[in-house]
Amino acid sequence: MSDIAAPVERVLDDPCVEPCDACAARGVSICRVLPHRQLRRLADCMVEQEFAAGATLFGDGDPGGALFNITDGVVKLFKLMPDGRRQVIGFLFRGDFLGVSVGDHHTLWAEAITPVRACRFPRAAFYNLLRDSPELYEELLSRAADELRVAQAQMVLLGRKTAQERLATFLVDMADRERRRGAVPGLVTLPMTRSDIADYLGLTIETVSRAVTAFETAGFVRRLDRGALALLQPDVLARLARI
Amino acid sequence: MSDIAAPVERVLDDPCVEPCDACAARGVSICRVLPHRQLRRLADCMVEQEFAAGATLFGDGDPGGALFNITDGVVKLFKLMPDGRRQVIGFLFRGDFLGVSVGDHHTLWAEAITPVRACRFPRAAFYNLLRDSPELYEELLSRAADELRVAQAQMVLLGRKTAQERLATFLVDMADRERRRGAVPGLVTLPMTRSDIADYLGLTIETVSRAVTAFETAGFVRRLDRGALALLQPDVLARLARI
DNA sequence: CGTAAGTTTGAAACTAATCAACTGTTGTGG
DNA sequence: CCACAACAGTTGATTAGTTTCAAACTTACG
Repeated sequence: MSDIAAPVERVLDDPCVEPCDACAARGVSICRVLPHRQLRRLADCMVEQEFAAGATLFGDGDPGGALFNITDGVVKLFKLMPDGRRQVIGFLFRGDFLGVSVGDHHTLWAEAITPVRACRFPRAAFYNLLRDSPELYEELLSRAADELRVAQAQMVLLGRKTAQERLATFLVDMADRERRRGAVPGLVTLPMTRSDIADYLGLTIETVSRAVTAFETAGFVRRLDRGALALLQPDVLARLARI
Repeated sequence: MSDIAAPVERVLDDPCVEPCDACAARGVSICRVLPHRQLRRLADCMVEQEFAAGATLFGDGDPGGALFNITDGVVKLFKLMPDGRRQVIGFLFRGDFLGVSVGDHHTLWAEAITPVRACRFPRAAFYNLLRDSPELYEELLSRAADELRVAQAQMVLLGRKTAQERLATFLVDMADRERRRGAVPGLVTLPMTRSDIADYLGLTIETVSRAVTAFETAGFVRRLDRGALALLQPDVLARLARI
């Protein structure tokens, strides 16, 4: 341990902060707003957790005892109707916080699409910290507002857009989020299945597939391996998405 | 002034609180959590405002300078697509707060359906008060969480439910909210037009009308005057709504 | 009372869903 | 390493539910 370059007093004072320093999601997560001391408190009460692809983070009806910050991988949120119909509410990526809308009990399912790493916070401890940290409160409220605006846009999509407009919106949005996470522009990875996409867009897998084919035929996109897509005419897709 | 029954020192100390004391929405609004001193600060920076039916509270793109607390009447929130397609995001009643999702600019339209009374707060002043009032912050975050859960339920409706399930969900929900506001149970007033309902449910007015007729034929509802409906079999409607 | 707006009803058209078959991909065990 | 199974995705034909178009009807209001 003595040959580690880190300053000794730092190691002594807050050993628990160390994992956060190496965290790839640090700069885009809620914790970015926390001063040193508060970050340490947060790190003290959290557990780093890994989920295999397909694993459930929590289910509808589970006690809402845990909140998550996604540090790697992709999570889908969805609701199930009693007869099995499914609505995917959203996809979470590195830096996304899962817990703003959590009450006493969870009201939806959270499932890992890829292998996922996440920081898990007990709700009570998190809300205690919240009470002493106006920065975190502000960040959380701001994220809640963002989520609400996204939800409102999704209502327009689900209520009023055609199948092709829905897909275009989805692709442009995904490309945007990937770009912001530092990926190659114009490339969409699509780690989720067609079924997930369909349930997100309020369509069937067949309709999604046909819309992709239509876009490919029109020269708007090109299929790549592993389900990824190249957006050849992002401006056209963006126009389709908004109108 | 001397013949008013109110204690003199109260009149002297916080004259601005007086209007809130008479407010019908006091017990169900965000301000209910505020201690006396903070309520006075809020009242000091607010303006009571009235809107005629059809009037616009704010529009998409307007600077988000003002937040509202609805004290009477009904407001609809909606988004417009460039070609005129419309999605109604929600309806607001007495006690509902309009501003959680407001950023620098508004991203939707807010329009009075009936004559509306509202408290209007400048955003800056409101956020200043927020900084000193953890109770208000908590209330606001809690409302944001509620709104998000409602939005998620609406995504299920728009993405996966049939026309009749959508209408049933809407009617049950409206009846619930009216009941909570102290109205006659089993009665839905429906102050909004069929067009508003259709745009809220992602349907056309014709489909809404047909669904109402189907429910009437089945004996689930009865049409009353002024567009109001009696829910004759609320349990059946509730089952239709959830499934 | 007459007009305009809102609502209901009917018929035809259309989008997306369903049903079905086929193709491609991934992962596993012989 | 290949064969095979299981799963994911595409394509085609048909159907169903909702929209669109059109007209009649009702309600609210000056």
